[in-house]
Amino acid sequence: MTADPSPPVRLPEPPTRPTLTRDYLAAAALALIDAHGLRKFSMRKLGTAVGFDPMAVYRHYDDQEDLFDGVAETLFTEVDVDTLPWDGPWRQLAQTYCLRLRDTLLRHPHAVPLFATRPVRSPASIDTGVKMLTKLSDAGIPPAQGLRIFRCLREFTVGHTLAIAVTKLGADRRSRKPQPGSPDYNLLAEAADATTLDDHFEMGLTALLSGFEQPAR
Amino acid sequence: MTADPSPPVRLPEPPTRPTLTRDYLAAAALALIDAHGLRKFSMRKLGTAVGFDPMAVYRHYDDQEDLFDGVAETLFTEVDVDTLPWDGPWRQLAQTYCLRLRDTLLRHPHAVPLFATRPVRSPASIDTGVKMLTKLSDAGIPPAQGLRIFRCLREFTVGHTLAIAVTKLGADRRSRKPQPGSPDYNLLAEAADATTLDDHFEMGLTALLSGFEQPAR
DNA sequence: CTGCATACATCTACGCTGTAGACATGAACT
DNA sequence: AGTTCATGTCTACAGCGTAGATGTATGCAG
Repeated sequence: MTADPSPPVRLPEPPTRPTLTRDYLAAAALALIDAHGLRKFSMRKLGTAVGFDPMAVYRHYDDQEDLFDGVAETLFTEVDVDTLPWDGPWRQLAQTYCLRLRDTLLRHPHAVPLFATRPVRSPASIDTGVKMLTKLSDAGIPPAQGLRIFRCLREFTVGHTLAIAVTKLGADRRSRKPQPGSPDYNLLAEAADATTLDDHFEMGLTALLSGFEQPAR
Repeated sequence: MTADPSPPVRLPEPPTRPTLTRDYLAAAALALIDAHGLRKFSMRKLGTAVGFDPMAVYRHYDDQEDLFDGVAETLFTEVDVDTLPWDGPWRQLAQTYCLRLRDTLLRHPHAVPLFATRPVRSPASIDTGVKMLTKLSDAGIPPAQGLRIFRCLREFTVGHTLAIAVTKLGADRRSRKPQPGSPDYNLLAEAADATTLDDHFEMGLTALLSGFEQPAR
């Protein structure tokens, strides 16, 4: 019985399994977090979800912290800072950046606590910072002051987005607002009925930006 | 296997020996989180640390979320809003509140992510909101607008505090800043050397407060 | 005083987690 | 051809959150 010289039989679905990547794993982790929430995420579920061994992730990320850093980078990439209005006035650039960051994060509400609790120090993020400071520098704002402005804007934006995300996600667990006429219907409840959760964001952004141009008082 | 030497944790004195309280458990949980970090905290360790059965906590809190809500309330109580300058001008009241909140939270850096990710809806917190809106109302600011201002201030303060806390806690894990003269010493690094981590906070607060008094533009 | 309900503490059990380390496999390079 | 290395697999371990059954003391009804 000699070996048949004919070419190998072509199987219906050759198990051509591409190799895992850090980027792909981070994107898949983000998808899992979006779908089931941060608390239900686990390293093993990620490995299984991408069709590999539960422990396969550890070949590409040291530990969960490391992976989450990667997820935060993925989120920052999604902001797509390259398409911001870099040629316009710096105030509009800064405002557009904040709005873009907010919109991007709110598309992934379950991941906002993750993003908010790790300072992204990826090359892309650093590069954005440098470009932003250069822009402000051209407008006559020294780098140190520009960095302070940038930090204020980012902290307000992230703080706002975090508040929105956790409020919306925990809405069922929380007690509903008191109805008009009930003894608990106080000034706060009245005001809450007259606002949406987020209609103060652009107001705050504008206040910050114009406040920076005032002489300190 | 790095057995941490675990410096002695000073726990608050129990109210009475025999029985456990929600408040005492929340305070003890906060002490444990302060001492060893949020990631190392567990329900069982809390029960053991207060000298009871590992599972004893579940007699007083439904689950970990419930307990963490209690810890957030404990933190808010520590802000001690009753001693704020309620009789002064509203801008100073608001500013003092934000500074007080920041200082309180920064005394518990490990617990800041916990606080930032759950909207405190305790009676004390609601009462503070009502009093604040009443104050603004007396100054001619309608409740809805007052709530928007209040939300901006709180989100900025919490966002700022969160950024400070996670930056300081993760400082060892992160790469050090590039030295002057190195090819990586860009505008951002230069600006970072010319600022502290938090010297923009009062600036941002002032910008927000004065920005609110400007006509929108 | 007895009897009992109730609140609290304890104990056991289950499935899951993060992580460490040994093992397998296949490609790439010497 | 042999070796190294990257990648995927597998097993093991201590610990986790939570559910539920079981003790135990305390205060009230009779």
